[in-house]
Amino acid sequence: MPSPARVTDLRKSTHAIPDATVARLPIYHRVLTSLLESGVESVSSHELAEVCGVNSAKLRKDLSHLGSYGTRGVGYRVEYLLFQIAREIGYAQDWPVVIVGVGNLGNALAGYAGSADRGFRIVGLIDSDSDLVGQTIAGVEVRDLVELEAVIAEHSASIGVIATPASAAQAVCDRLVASGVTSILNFAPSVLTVPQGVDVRKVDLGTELQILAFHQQQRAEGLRTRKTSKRTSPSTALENIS
Amino acid sequence: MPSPARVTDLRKSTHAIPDATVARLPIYHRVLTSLLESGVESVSSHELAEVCGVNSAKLRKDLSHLGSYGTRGVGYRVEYLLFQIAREIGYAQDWPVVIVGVGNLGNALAGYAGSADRGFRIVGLIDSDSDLVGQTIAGVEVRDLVELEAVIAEHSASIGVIATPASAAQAVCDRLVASGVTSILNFAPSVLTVPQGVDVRKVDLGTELQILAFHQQQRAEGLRTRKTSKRTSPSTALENIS
DNA sequence: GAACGCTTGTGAACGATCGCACAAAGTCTG
DNA sequence: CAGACTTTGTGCGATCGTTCACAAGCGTTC
Repeated sequence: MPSPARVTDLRKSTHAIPDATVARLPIYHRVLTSLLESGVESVSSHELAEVCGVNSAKLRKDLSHLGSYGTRGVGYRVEYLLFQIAREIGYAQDWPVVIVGVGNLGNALAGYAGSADRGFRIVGLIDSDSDLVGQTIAGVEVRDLVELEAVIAEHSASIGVIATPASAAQAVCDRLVASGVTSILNFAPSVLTVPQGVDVRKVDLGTELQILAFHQQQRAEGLRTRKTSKRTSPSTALENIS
Repeated sequence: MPSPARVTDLRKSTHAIPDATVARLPIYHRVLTSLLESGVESVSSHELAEVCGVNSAKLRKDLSHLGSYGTRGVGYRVEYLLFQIAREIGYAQDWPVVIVGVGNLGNALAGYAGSADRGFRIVGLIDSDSDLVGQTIAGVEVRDLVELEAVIAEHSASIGVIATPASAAQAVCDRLVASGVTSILNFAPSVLTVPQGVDVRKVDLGTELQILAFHQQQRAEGLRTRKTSKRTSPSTALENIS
């Protein structure tokens, strides 16, 4: 899993929010936003946990890392909790993001992060394809790969997204890092090597599919051996899923 | 993280491969494939771990779950190990996959899983946009949303990908499940509710970016407090990254 | 204002994962 | 063939994450 673990020991001494919790905060944020828009003013941990698809104890422990923002016997004020989570994850900070590689994937990303005001602003779309350079996508003009460093410097971008073919990923990564980018989201199916202090998260579509396929295969095997050998209550084969 | 934990207790009794290991097997597989193509015949756990970006002990423990396929004092035969991993994760099984939602993201996915023979075959592209229906993408004709059930039945697809807007995700999910799909990869930013026995993995681009932004913010705060208060050796601020 | 019901916040048990360190088991050399 | 060297496979402790279960605290009711 792409978890860079601690980023600084310094942070641990002050905040110390577990990585697993950080990974869930955006979900809570989205669900709470939706609740707020629906006019809901207060939620219990059970209700919120239900909608977020997590255990209520886990939810409470997650929130407790931010502070005591709930009221015993009542629940959480939606608006207040939303504000606290937003503050914690740096929402509405308008992080400048540079996307390298404007294929289908880069396009999808540009549309996603560019449209909704999710706290990000696409300040650069970079591609090496001369047919793409000059086009405007999601309100941003695509610039040539040679301008990568200039674009980053111009907007002081510290977050970069790599949506190039795997063959170009490491080279692009190196240039991003050299230009001062310290957080990278990598969609290319390749392992990136970065110096200490740079945070890389990997999203690999192929890997995700293969993990699903693995489980699927396990299930099939389980059913087969179940059928030919043991023979227990047939309905229990798929029941212990948690 | 989207980990559905155990799928069946049955599997645990026979194989028992930890989820964390399963998530890394596709990476090993890809790297080994690349090594094989480069003509490398043998690797040590240290070399392979280096390229895969993991600890060598972790790599060895992962592989030991599959069996004892290495040779002490020598390392692993690339071709043999590759074969064993492929067998374990169901590579070259040609899993039929249905993709719902043919926007930029669905397009990217279709191209990705459709082109390279990664063990998957796109058997259905589904969208509700009448402008898209009838077009051919990655060699597959886009069909209307109403034909979803028919397409799944036709190819006995058990893996479905949701690349629709969040508003449509749950409805599509329900129809997939009702049609017999038991593994779902969800790209929509919404929490899906599924019955027991169905495996859902979530990939959320927004969440990934927000996790990066969080770390970025932590780093900034760390540096700031470091500057104004404590004042230790300035170069150590970003060093403990692991 | 006391008693009751509800929900948070958290200590503690549990479970999974990680990484070290080393014995076991192989190759290679002389 | 013995001894040196290399690398795997794994037992074990440390760490991280999850879940249970309950005391503490808040509102409400009588």
